[in-house]
Amino acid sequence: MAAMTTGSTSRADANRRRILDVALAELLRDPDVSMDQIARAAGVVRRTVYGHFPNRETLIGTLVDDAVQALADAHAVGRAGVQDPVEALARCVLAVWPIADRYRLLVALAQRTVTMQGIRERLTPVRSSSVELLQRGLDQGGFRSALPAPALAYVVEQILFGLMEAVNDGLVPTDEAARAAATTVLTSAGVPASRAATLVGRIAE
Amino acid sequence: MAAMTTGSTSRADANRRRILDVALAELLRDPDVSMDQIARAAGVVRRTVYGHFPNRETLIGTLVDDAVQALADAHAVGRAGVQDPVEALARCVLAVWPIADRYRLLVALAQRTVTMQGIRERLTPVRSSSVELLQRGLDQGGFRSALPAPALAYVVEQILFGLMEAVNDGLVPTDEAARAAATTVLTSAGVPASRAATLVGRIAE
DNA sequence: AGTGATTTGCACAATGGCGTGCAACTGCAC
DNA sequence: GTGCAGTTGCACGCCATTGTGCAAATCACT
Repeated sequence: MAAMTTGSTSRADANRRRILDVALAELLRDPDVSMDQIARAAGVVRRTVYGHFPNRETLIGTLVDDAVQALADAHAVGRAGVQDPVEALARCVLAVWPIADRYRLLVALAQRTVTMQGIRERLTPVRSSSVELLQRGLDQGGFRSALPAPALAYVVEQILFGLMEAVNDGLVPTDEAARAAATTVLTSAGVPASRAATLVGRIAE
Repeated sequence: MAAMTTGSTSRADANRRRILDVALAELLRDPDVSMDQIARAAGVVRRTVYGHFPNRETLIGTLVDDAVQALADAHAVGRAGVQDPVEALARCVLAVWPIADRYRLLVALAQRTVTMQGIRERLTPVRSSSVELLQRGLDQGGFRSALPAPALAYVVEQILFGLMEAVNDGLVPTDEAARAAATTVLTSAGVPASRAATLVGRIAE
């Protein structure tokens, strides 16, 4: 157990990765899962988890960091080189969807409090670029809403979360989810339903 | 402390009510607040809380029951005697908004798990009447969406939650929130932004 | 088979929350 | 002021969870 922190061996790496994966899934179900439950679910003993992560906070922190990173990347890729805000938003949603779906635990954790409020802070860069996108669209008439851009950004965020739940509950087929999400988000931002549908259909090859 | 369960005295009633109010607020901030924190916030000792509610579960259960009741009532009132699905949905949102905002803790709790999954069940009556409303609107063309009615209901729900957060964070003025919520929900359901705005403006006196 | 990294299986102290019991206290009403 | 509902303050016992220590077992690789 000496060089457990080194993590260069295949076994250790595999375990570390599995722990992270399982922890993600378990925390998704219940933000309060015990370290023991996580360990067992990963086919490992509690003590081993502590061999890879000094404490619960670090474990979750790693998860959150990974998630935010992936999310920010996808978001950036979606907007890259697209000037029309409407199309940019559509592309963003399509790009972000798979990652957001995977790291859905962010919601559950963000919805909680105090110590976890840091998550909201970490997400602000993503959110603020969303706001900028929406603002531009509202200014030049591509979007239309009763809400100011920042509030609209909240709504967009929540819509995605709502659709994740819907997918979870089998109300929307997985393979259509991303397109449906993009279309719904555009619609919520005041893009006529028919235009939203054709635009998204054209973008999603 | 003998007849503490009777609760006919003014003092006991006042305390019970204050405990419920404070518990709502505290649970809103953190679904995991301790009974002690709730008690202190209510200006009372922990032991006294147990005088009114046998255990934490009962306390929360009371809160949830009250919330669901109020929500269902408001929802029913909103739809009462309105045949046009679009207008009915708008009225529903306007009617439900204040109650939903007050009992926002439902979100946090519902988002959590296992023991609390009962909440989603208790909410199904409300949700299913929403679904029926949306379905009717989709059928007769008032609504338009890439989603089936049940999924759209999830989205509507989440939009409301998102707006509550936005209000919380000062992004939307409280007095405009209800109208903005109604307009946004209609827009998300594919009602043209201009029509949604005028309709809601006409309904909200 | 040997070596070093990794995992396991205990045992441990510490924390913190829950629910309860009981005696003393407070306030209001009569 | 006597009485009684309600409250307080402290006492428990109980349980789950966290993070650590250490020796033995296990694994991968040579």
